[in-house]
Amino acid sequence: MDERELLVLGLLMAQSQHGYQINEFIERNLGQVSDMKKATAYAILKRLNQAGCVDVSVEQEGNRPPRQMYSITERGEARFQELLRSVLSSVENVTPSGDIGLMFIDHLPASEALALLAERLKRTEQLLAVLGSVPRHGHGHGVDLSISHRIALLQCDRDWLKETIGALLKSSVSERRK
Amino acid sequence: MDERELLVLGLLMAQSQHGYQINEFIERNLGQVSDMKKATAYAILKRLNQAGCVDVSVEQEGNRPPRQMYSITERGEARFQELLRSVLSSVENVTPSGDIGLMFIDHLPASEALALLAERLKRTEQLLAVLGSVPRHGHGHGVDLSISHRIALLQCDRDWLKETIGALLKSSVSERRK
DNA sequence: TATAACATGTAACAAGTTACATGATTTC
DNA sequence: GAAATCATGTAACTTGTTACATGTTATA
Repeated sequence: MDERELLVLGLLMAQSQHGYQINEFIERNLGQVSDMKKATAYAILKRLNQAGCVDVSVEQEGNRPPRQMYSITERGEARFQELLRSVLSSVENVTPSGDIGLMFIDHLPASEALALLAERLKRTEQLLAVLGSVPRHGHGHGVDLSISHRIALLQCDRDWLKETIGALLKSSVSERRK
Repeated sequence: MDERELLVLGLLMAQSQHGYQINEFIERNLGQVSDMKKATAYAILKRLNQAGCVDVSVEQEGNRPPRQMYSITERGEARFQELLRSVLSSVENVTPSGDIGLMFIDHLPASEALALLAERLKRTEQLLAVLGSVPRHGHGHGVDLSISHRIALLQCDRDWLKETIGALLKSSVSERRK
């Protein structure tokens, strides 16, 4: 929740925008970073406005649907700083949600467990390929940092999967020898 | 969502239990793996029962509050297998939520950014210490696998943070020299 | 005798998603 | 003239959390 608010505020820190622009940017450029949906963004803008963190002004060109321009206020900037500090220094302390399955892997025959982990490995490598080809800005700031972190984690996943598959393979072979 | 359901079904695969036992086990032994709350577990049990995935039978000893014993049904076992396969083979494709902050780190003075990342590093190392001392079963199965994955990811985080702090330090020094 | 542990659950709320509704303008 | 894009939003639903309500039994 904090992250979505931070994201909206962060985009408004760069420049005043209307809702459509913000959603557009998230969908087009931040698909790898956030999966926030339109309705959520609009709701957050409303909430932020009620809290005095953003100002709204209506603009209209000709007969087009009116655009609500959102600008961050001083209070909003303070909120942005606060969220940013908190998010940057904190660490999530629960297992990534996909990992519950690992606990129960023994309920499957070894061969199938191996096949599923292999599938996961394949998908991880595909994602890595996608992220590797995402355009970077090269100065190691902004979105780049976020992407580089994500890549590092996925590489770790890949290596861990390879190792785990290897270990499982060994133990299933020695099992069969008994 | 699927994960929570999988967790409950998985615990019932081991043995029939009543709700209190399940919650107890999650709180006591799986605190590092899941943060599911009591009300959620009870709600999931209800849902699973309505879907025909678990059977309920009421037991009463003396005057104590009655216990609802939950047992997994055949349909429930099928559901368990289905969820397990899907969860094991899939990969989340969005950045971990804490990472949005990285995108905006340039909005802070370099010195503060460094301090916040250092704090994050410290907390990561603390968590690693905790996880390292969690009791293991040693056979590389069950919860162990989940914990070992989590440890691998945290180690990756730690290394990435160290590297990133180093890089930021360098660039902030060269910045000052200009 | 107080309080911790046992045992179950509900009600109110918060956050987010899906799907829908509306209407103008541009492009094919 | 149909479809895509621009632009905004709401209503219903799902999931999950917090906080509360209830009552028993063992323990300090």
